Amino acid sequence: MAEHRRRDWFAPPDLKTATHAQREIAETCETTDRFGRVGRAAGADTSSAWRDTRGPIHAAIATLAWPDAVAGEAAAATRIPPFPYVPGYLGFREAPSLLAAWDKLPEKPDLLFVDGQGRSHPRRCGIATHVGVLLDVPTIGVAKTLLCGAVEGEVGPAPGDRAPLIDRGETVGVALRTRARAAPIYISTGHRVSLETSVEWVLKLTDGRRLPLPIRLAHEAANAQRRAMTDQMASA
DNA sequence: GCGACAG
DNA sequence: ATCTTGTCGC
Repeated sequence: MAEHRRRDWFAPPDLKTATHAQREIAETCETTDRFGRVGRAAGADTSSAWRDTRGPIHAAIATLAWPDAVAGEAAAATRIPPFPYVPGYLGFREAPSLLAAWDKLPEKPDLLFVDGQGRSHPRRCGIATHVGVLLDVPTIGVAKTLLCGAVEGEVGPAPGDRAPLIDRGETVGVALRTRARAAPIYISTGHRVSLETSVEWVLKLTDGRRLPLPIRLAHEAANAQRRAMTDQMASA
């Protein structure tokens, strides 16, 4: 159903129409569980040149067989973003690259971990929600820092400890301790996965590290893509 | 008006 | 978002 609107939501010409598109996407987003058995999870992340705000964006989606927890296929793609980085509009920068990588995957994941916010966004449309709705795929937002809102209370010191993330009176995410003595990460619903289920899945795939495995795999794959592209440039 | 601001 | 070496602690 997102198909005919995909064009409108993909790359708006300016931030004003982008803002309008985000409100529509946020309305379409589902915050309750709607997915089947997960035989394959995946992580999505991007990489770009240091301090280069308008250069190409290299994206990767790395899959992970589940419950085997063995790394599977990964796909990568590179695209030029429509506009420079502006906080709150990350989705429009990274979605083209991420969707291109998604299309290259021979077998699609059942659950996608996205590096960034989901509903914990000023207009409830972080990148995890954005790509989740565009693809109509279950997504979980995994952010390393906060974009909006505030943590209610303190996050305990033990892995699994958590505290709600509140923005304008609404619970939009969870601050989650995934590793002792490491800063918490911020989990939020992307699309078709409830907040509670999102936290469960993150903890399930976080083997003693701060970030869940799919995100780490995607990070590596995106970096590899960037290096491959820059090497290719040098030899031409 | 001012500050804050994912990746 | 990325760079780089060492250092500290489990």
